[in-house]
Amino acid sequence: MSRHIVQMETIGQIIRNKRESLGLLLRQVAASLDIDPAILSKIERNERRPNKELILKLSETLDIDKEELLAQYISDKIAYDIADENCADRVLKLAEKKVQYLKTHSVSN
Amino acid sequence: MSRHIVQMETIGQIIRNKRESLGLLLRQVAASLDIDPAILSKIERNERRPNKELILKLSETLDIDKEELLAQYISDKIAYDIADENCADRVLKLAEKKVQYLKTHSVSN
DNA sequence: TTATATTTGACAAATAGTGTCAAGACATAT
DNA sequence: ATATGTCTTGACACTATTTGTCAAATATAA
Repeated sequence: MSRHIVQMETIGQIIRNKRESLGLLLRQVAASLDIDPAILSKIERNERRPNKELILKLSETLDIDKEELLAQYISDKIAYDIADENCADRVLKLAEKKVQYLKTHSVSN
Repeated sequence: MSRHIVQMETIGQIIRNKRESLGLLLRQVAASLDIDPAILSKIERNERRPNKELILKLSETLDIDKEELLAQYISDKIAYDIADENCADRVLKLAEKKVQYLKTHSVSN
């Protein structure tokens, strides 16, 4: 079984690449997001994790597909949670089942 | 495609079932875990989430398979993270890739 | 140099997690 | 009824983590 991992683009890289391709400065994007440029700088270098609200704003400001960026964001968090576990596969299988369960048994309160 | 979801046992239920099947009181188990019985009560009713250290202690005290309980614990956290997302499947696929990536590119600092 | 952009670190503020405790609820026995 | 034992509930404090602010340091370009 051959494994092809070319490169794993981090969420910070995705954001920085898009910002630079649009020719925008940190302070310009930061102003649009209503945050300090220092925070955005750290996010782009993966020194700080963006929260969900920021992800949504970023997808709008930088015209990145919202679902794409959200998926990156959440999977990042998950990978971080289970990175040091030796039962990651099992955990993900279980999580899948639980998500299915929560979907079909969605509580509406 | 038929789907069979009998019942999804929560981590709290697992713990309470095991404790009761052993005929132990909250205060007995709590003493062994070195926590207040109130905390254990809340954990068993899924009102409070146990941390990893407690999971390990619980698996010993109640003789529950450590890997099993850990997997339940982490998958709970993950399911909670992505429960309200409509791209849960995509996220889990991505997370799987990232975990693989982190495993094969483990940083040692 | 000067000007602009980014990075870095120290710190404060806000939020979330955790532990402690006592009163309330509930069942059972006397 | 009271007494006893177990469990539950909520208020509160303490700690840790996350998030935000700011200014100094660094880098880059003209």
